Amino acid sequence: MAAKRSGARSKRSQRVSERLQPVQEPRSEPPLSRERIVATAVELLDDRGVDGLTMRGLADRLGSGVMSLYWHVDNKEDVFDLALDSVLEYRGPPQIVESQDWREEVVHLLEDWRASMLRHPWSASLLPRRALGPNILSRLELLSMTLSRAGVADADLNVAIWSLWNYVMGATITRASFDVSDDDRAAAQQRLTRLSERYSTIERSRLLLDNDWDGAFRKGLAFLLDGLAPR
Amino acid sequence: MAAKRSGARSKRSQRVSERLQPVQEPRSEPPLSRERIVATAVELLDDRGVDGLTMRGLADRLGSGVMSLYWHVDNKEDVFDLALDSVLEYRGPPQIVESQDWREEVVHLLEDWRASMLRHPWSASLLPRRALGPNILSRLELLSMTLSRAGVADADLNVAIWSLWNYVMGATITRASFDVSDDDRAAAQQRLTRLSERYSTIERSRLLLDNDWDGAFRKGLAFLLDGLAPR
DNA sequence: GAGATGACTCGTGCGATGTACGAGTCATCG
DNA sequence: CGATGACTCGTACATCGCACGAGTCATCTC
Repeated sequence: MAAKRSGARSKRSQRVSERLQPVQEPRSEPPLSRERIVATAVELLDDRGVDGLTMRGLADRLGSGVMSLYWHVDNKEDVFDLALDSVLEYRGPPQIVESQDWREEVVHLLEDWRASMLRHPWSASLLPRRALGPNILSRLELLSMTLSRAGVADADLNVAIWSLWNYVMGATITRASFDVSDDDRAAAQQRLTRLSERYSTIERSRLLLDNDWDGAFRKGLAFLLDGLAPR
Repeated sequence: MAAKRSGARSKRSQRVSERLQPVQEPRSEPPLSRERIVATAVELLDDRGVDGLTMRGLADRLGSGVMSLYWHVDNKEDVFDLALDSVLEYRGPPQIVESQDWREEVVHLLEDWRASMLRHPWSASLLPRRALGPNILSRLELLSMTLSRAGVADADLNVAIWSLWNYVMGATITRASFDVSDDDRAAAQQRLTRLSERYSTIERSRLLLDNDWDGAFRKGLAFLLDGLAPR
């Protein structure tokens, strides 16, 4: 019987190149592959959100049977893990100016991180409960190196990294979830107004209506960096 | 036919007090109520996590039929919303010393927030996608007032609040998810070691093994507060 | 060639889930 | 006494993840 790939992911042999030209029914879909599955899962997640991803729906969109997916993928959780990491690849800072000051590099890395997740809002709610894939680790490594080269003491390095991570995660997750429910936010602010004696301060500052997310993110990040490495 | 409560939650009439003593079968459970449902949902979430909460399981634990729940509650999402907010009530700072300096008040509020969520780890992964209940809003109001009284300019208030929110949410969510998967974390660090040429910096600082979550939270928060309101 | 191997696909079927529907119970009121 | 309305609950259904095992086909071994 088929030996079904074990926990350690063994890629299928790349005999694809040696395949004869697919004379049979050239209109049929290309063969399944982990990459194609992941890419399609990302599409589907973008279209329909976390709850919209079902193995049946994924198979439909791939033109395959449901159970074929399980050859390439362990289970549905695996699909989430792979989709998440695939969306978080980092291409590095713009190379126009090579060695800028470290603050700009950190800001770029983190703003890009946030942007990548907001491009796929499901990723924000997914990241917290999932494993750290290679792309995520690469980003952490790069961040770590930059901070270290910037002179952050080794003893403070972990605190600094986690602080930035926390800030970015919180900001992104919050933004992504509020973005989905713009109406809810207005409704919430209205509820506030109705109860204005209990929530007068946040009602007055229109906390829930403030729409300058990008600006707030940048400003808050600047504050945090000021605290981490006073200029 | 029963008029099933509409969107606006109409509480059941509190005719409970006028009930005759429940002579019939004193061993049966007390009657269903929204409060009892929510409390039991919290128990069940604590025991079995987010995926462990099912309407059937909830009904079982309450000794009721499944569909009876739907009289008191709109749907499963509603249960999550209510459980989440019920867990985030804030009792205020220790009143031993009434008017401390504002930093201490803020730190206490936020550390308590984090602690409340970590006591119920499911709440961390739930908060991002759910509505803001009254308890959550109260906390925001109090935070806002404290910062305002501390002299934070109105123009910076929203940024300050969201920065702190982001930090706390990120820290708590991260902590809660890593806590669940302590082994995974060790495994991840081992993977790092195996690939140490690619991830040398975070491997060296043992980023994924650092266990002083509380200390890191406090230190990072101090950094952020330094940035927000330099002393 | 013949047969074995193993990569890959897929149909069927099971158990679990959220909840719509409508029928049931019972205290209260006019 | 009959009506009302608050509340309970059994049945039923569509949908889900996935276990199982049978099927296809290219390649390898002798």
